[in-house]
Amino acid sequence: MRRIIFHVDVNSAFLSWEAVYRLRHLGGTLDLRTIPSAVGGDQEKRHGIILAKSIPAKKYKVQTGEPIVDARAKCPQLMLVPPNYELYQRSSKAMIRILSEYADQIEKYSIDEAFLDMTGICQDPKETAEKLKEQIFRKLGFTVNVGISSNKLLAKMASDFEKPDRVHTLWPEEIPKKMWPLPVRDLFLVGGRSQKKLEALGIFTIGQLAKAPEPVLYAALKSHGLQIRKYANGIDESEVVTVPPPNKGYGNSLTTPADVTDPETARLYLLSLAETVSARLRADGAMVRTVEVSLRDCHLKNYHHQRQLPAPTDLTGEIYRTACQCFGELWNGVPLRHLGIHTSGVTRTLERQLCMFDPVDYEKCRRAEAAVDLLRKRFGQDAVKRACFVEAPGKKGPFVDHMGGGISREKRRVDYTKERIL
DNA sequence: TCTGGGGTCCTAGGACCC
DNA sequence: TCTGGGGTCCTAGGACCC
Repeated sequence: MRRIIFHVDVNSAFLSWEAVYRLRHLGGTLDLRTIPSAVGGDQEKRHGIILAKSIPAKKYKVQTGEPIVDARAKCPQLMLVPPNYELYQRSSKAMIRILSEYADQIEKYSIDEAFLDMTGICQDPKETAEKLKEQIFRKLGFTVNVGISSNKLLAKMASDFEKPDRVHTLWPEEIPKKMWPLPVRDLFLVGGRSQKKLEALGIFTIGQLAKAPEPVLYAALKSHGLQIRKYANGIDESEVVTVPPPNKGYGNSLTTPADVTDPETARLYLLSLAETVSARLRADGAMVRTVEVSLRDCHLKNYHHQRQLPAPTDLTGEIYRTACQCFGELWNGVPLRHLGIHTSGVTRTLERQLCMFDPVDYEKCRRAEAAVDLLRKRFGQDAVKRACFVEAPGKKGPFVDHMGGGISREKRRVDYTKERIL
């Protein structure tokens, strides 16, 4: 039996959500979607890239991910608004709730995309998709595209056709007419690098890729070449996965407001990142065996270095110390603009093998960190801070947020009645 | 005061083992 | 004195996604 898969994609998600919020909750009259506008990071914090743009801004060739200065050069009247990730999470959840009325099998693919397996529960897919799309607009105020096909790949390709507020089908028999004429870059998993390699082979359209000899693609792109050739032929057997697979790694990173030139400040940032990463590990009941430090220097060159632990851990201290070792072996002294800690080699057995090299009483540390986690859960993230992060009068900077990385948290007001020093 | 932050998967070379 | 052939693990780097 032919499956029926929907892919639902919010049009200019972050920007649409901002637009709706301003109209419905702030009483604004200007609809950001109707003018050249974008959601962008804070340039002063060196987060100055475009996160989402309106359709009018797109006409000026403003691109997601590009520096705000470049976008402004193309479109001087571009209206910029700062991101509000909590709003996006709420908007996303509200949409998923509506989607749940249409299907049991829902895969939340990202904050603004979802797959629905409609097989056997929908007589007229186009009509159902129209109804779903209208319901989202009526209740939530933003538009979506819905792609319909018999597998996830084709449904996703279909939702990318003409925007906004449209339903498209891309059934297998429609592939030659609707998909093959498109530039090869439009195919899922064909990025800039693959595009270049393919064009060097004389492959410019998805149709040409579909018919290219496999050995030629393998020679140029290895297994990835065979994968995208399958996609070009509309082949994808993957299921709609309702339960998200467990993380294979946990990482956090941040761009610093100013270049870091001394190891003490760098280590303060590493400690704040170790706090964030290890808190996430403990919250998920995960332990890791590999710790990696990544750096981006002021010339935008990236480096990383990793190290194995003798036993899996979820302790802030162990992750921090390992990160410091990596950092010491990696950093060449060039000023840094970005630091990250990434962990992998995840195990989810909560029992830890006692290790003869354990530098500290593991169980004692565990209990201390569990207590801190509990306090932070109950009284807020800032209820407990290490002394080195506390901004005391007369203390010299730089002041580093004690939980580093993640999507930018609202800068909280410091409430000293709740502060505790660890 | 130009370029975020969170992920996944693949490849290749070297070390090491039998 | 021509130096196999599997296998796994570790590390660095690359590519792609939202």
